[in-house]
Amino acid sequence: MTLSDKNFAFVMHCGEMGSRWGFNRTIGQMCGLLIITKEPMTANEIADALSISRGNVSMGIKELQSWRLIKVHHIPGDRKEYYAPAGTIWDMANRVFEERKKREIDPTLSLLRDNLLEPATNDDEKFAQQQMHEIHDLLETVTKWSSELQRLSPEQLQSLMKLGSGIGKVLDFKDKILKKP
Amino acid sequence: MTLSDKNFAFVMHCGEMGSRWGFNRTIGQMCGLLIITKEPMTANEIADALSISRGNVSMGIKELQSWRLIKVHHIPGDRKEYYAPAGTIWDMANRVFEERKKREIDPTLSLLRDNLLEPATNDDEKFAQQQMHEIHDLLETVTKWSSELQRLSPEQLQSLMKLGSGIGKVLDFKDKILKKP
DNA sequence: CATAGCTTTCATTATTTATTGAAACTTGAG
DNA sequence: CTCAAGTTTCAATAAATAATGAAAGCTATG
Repeated sequence: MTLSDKNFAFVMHCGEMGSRWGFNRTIGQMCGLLIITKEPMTANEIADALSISRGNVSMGIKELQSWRLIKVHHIPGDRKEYYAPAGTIWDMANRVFEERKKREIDPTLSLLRDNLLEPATNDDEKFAQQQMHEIHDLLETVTKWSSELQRLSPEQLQSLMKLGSGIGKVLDFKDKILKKP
Repeated sequence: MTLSDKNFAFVMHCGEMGSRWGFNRTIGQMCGLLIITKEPMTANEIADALSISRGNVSMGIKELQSWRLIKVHHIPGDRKEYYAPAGTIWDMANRVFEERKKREIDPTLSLLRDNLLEPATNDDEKFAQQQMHEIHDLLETVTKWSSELQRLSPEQLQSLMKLGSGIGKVLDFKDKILKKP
């Protein structure tokens, strides 16, 4: 099966963006390819479509699974594994978001926590700790906020985002609202 | 000037995280170093503190300036340039966020827009376009939302984030609120 | 307008990251 | 148990990215 020009362009774009989204070129391409392909694909089909080695596909699959972005399908009487996206676009975006938080924020939060437990021993350390404290608080707020957002239903989340400029107005009323039982 | 062990550990951590945050090791270190150092630093001081070449520092400064994360200070009677963070921790986080949106989302949004203008010419393209449409809508919602958030004052934003689980309750009331004049 | 003091550039080199493909491994069917 | 169809691993290699440092470029001052 060979991709149309437009679809090929999309897949290549995903490749170019791959490293910015947190993986590498090949894995970006694989992800894009699986998203725009209706039927689940075998590893060999992926390798052919992208002109990359079978081994590389195997690595990529492992990585995409670690991000929980793809799932395996089986066809009765066929020993091959077929791969497909592990959910809706929305699900996938959430997974990427979550996974990146884990890689980009959590380790720093943990380092900062440890650092702030020990008392500063001189002025340089005192100033540094103030700064680290600010970073810590910021990251913690973001973390808490993002886990609140995850807790909302997709509908609530959509509704919140669609609020747009209404958000300011809503905020003005929050105190009143939160006092009600 | 030499860093204490704790401060050094923080700077090295910033280096390790650098590439996950969107730059590279050295630039991560430079950023961390400038944040925890009270006084603005010269390029040579930075090179010494991190044991890297003067040329590398120059590159890093250029890059950090393109992210608008640092600014230049001058001391009367001194021809050297002194560098310091270009704002509060909060400001810097915002800048990184904005810049990353520009690099990670905007190009894809643009590609998708172009692609969706042309009609699909067969079933594969039709399916692909449905998927791209979903991605497009998701990215557009996120983009609009993030620009709304940027429009809020830091205080409002803090207050929104601190809402935490209250957000669900507030959402339930939004329809009532938005009807009021 | 010459130069000292500083910054930037960029070709070269070093380091890191990704890819290949052959060999090893796994597994279901006969 | 054996084989064939498939998958994974990993040492070797290729490609991409980052760092160095010498040379070129600026610019404030005498």
